[in-house]
Amino acid sequence: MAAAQPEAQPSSFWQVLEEQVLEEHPDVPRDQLLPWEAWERKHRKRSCDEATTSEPGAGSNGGGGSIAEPFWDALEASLRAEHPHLAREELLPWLKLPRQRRQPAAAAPSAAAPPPPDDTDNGGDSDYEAIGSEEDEAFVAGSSDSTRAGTQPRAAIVPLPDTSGNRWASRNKHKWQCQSTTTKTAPATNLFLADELDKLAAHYKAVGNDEWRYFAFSKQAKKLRDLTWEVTDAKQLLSVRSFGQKSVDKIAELLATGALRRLETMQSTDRAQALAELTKVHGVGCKIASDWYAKGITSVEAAVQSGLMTATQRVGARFYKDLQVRIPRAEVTAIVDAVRVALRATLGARGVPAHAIDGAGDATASGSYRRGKPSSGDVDVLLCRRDGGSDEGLIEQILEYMKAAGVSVHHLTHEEEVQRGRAQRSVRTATCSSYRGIIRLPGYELHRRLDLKLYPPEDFAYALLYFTGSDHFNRSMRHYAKTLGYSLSDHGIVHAVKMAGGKDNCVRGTKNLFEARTEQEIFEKLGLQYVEPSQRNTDVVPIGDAPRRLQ
DNA sequence: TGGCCGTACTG
DNA sequence: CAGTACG
DNA sequence: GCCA
Repeated sequence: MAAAQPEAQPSSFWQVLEEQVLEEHPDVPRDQLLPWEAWERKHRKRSCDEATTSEPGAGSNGGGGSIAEPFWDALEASLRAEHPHLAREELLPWLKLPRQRRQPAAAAPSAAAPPPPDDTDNGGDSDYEAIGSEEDEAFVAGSSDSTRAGTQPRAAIVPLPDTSGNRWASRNKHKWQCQSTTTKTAPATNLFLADELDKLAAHYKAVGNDEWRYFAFSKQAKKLRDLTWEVTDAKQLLSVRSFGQKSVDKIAELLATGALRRLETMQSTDRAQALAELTKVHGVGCKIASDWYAKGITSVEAAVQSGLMTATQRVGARFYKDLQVRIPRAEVTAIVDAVRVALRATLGARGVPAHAIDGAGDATASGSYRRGKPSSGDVDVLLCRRDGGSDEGLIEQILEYMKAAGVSVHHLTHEEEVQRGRAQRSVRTATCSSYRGIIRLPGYELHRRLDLKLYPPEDFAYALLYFTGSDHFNRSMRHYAKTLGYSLSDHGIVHAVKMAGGKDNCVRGTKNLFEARTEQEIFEKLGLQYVEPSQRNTDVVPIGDAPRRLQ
């Protein structure tokens, strides 16, 4: 890229990154490897390279023709069931792609795929179109009528692949804050204040040295966003938990002058700016960022060129721009559904008969999505196998399946090598696995963070509670449990004894004291009022006298 | 004044 | 182990 | 940073 420009650095960030990446993955099509090419075109000004190195790109990406078709069909059905009102193109953005797979396998690769007539963006951005050629007509015509007519999704539709995997979701839809389309809008003043406090928090987090200020400010910011009344006088906040005099003073300044002098000066230093940028890369925290800064590294570009990055960090760097963008709720739905469909297919491939697949496992949307947020920072899917079958390799298989169907997948955890070494030494990992990665569904512009967590059924309620969050809510609830002498985690409730001194001053039991079937039961056991997911942005509230013991 | 969540993965 | 990340 |  940037070939022609005389001013272009001989080795720009992206060039270096590109080299590293190409070297690391010689077998992956270029477009999949270099998503920023499209991103840059869209978000920066004119692209300097018009002559898209017309890629051969064709073929390569392993077959998958046979499984791709049912996958997308099922995904479409699943999405249609959840969004009956959406226009088809909106529901299935990948239909807009110039070419599709679903080739009858034998279909000739029909030579040089014509460069997508695509106007501007999204150009060669798909690893998907490379798979096949021709017959997107077949695809479109096959599963329904013409996309073109748009709007009318055609009467009969969807055999319905049954989304009951997501039991909770279906049952509680009406309770979701944003299923009612009307998103509660907080007073603008509060949002402004929250943003400023978040900046303060972000600063302390990036610079390090004071995680507790970070904790305090981010907690306050969250509370401000959730406040139902407008802050007109900073003193009002003195009566709100976790706001103290210092913060009230800051907020008073913000209300009066619209800015925080102290924040501005803190942010303006070179070091602060460098750390702020570096820590945006997944896998780079304040320590490593400080480390790099001490070595003279002040940008992601420099970090990449330094060769100091770990494998995970390199993946993070490749996509860190995409990952700054929040994910609209509808896209989260699509990704969760894709995972669910892949899970079902995987179970089927493992011998679970079709009629039993519903009960054999489920994929539940969690995180901010379950809390009803209109957009999310990432996608959290809680997986559970309930038929007693083995969990081993389930996550990997699901991802392989999606990959084969044309989804672009990049691992932050579970890199092949690491996987092996890991398998032998940890017993626990066999039954509880935690995956982090980056994926992009074909037709979507940006790559998104995907978190998968797999638990045995007996952990499900605790896991769901944990995975739904929010972070501050969890910490609050766990803190509260601790005051009762318990330790609450995503696996259960155990005894916790606080010892004097030292930092690791807490001794935990190992036996789960209470097998909860639902979240409600957990709240109840702890003497807490049940809180709907959409309300889990603030602290927990004990009701009456807290129980002394679990029975 | 000292505590501020509990866990999983990486290297 | 420290570091980073997850909610 | 806030709080017990």
